[in-house]
Amino acid sequence: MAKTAGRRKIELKLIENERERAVTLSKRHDGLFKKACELATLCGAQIAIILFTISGKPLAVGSPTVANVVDKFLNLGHGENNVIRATTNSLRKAKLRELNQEFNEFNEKFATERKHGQTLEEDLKVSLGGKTYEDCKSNIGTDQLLQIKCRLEQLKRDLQHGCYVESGSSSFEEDYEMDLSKIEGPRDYLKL
Amino acid sequence: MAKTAGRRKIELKLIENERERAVTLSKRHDGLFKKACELATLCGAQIAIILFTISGKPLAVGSPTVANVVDKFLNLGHGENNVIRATTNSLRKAKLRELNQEFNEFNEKFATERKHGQTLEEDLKVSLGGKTYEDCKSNIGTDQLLQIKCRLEQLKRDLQHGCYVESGSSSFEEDYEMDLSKIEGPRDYLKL
DNA sequence: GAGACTATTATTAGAAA
DNA sequence: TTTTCTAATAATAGTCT
Repeated sequence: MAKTAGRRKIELKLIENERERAVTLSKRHDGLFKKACELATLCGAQIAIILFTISGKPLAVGSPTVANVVDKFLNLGHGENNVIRATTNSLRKAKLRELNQEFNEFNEKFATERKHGQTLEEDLKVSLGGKTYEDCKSNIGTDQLLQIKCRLEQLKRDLQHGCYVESGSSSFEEDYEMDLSKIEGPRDYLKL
Repeated sequence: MAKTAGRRKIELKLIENERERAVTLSKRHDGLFKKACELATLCGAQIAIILFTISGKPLAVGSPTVANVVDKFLNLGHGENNVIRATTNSLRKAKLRELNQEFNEFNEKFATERKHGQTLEEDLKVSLGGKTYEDCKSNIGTDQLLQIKCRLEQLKRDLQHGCYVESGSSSFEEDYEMDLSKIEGPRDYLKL
């Protein structure tokens, strides 16, 4: 065995040679994670490192756990201290899309039903001491709709104000517009 | 100025002295983040570090961004490659709790209303060609309830199967039990 | 809190196993 | 992929400002 080379200074740019790059990754990955653990121990800090190799392989370490730290991180940004701003776009967007769709479908069905009921009511002319039969039946539905409307509006505001979503370009507006306009207040004869 | 001391080896345990701990944190924080950036550059890796000091101050760095890497990380765990499993417990739990509460309230109201309606119906004995008035009114509500039930059950399954939640100890069961039992199928006379 | 100093320890590039 | 070796380089504990 010849004398080994010892360390050289290296340029700070992507290592082109795949083999060499993999070795460097392996070594530095170990070093980095070790340093992180030391830091956590010495300073009582909570820390998480998430790393994706160039080939997409995930490596992560966390103290106490990755999930714990990430979770804590994601709950930031509600107050003023927006040092950082977190996102979990995909999942939330999906959930929001669902909520939105469900809401719109519900609302549409409800409108149809209400119209239908109204027609029936006129045909029947059923009346109970000043209240129509509708009063007794539609009340809960309308109530509920309005409540959902409020919640969705709140959610929308939160999302727009960047509590959760970062990814600039308020594409939220376009992609997930809620049909809030479809909700009408109670009709007169329902007098909520 | 006297000769300076130079580096000593230190024990790997929490540094008790606050001042000293803060200095160590500052220095090592710099070093760690620098190493992370180097690794990202040299190896073409994506990396995020999230750090909370013992006093709760958040420090983070990410390449290309923290949000980007965290987001990618959170979308893991859907398939087989559960090298890691991500969580964003709090927010999802909160959302779930809301959903659950809303659902239960709605369900309870609905049950009450239905009972009320049934009483009224009996009193009025209104009938339209085999269908009761109830048929026309409660249908949408029941339909909707069952749909919501399915969605909640699905959501519950997803959460239990660890797509989103890690934090062992299926505490989910205890904390966020949904009152699915409260939902009854349609009554006979509603014949859905 | 952040810098400067510097002796010392830790990491690691390169080559090879 | 990981590990060994060695010499060169980088990080940093302790101290002072």
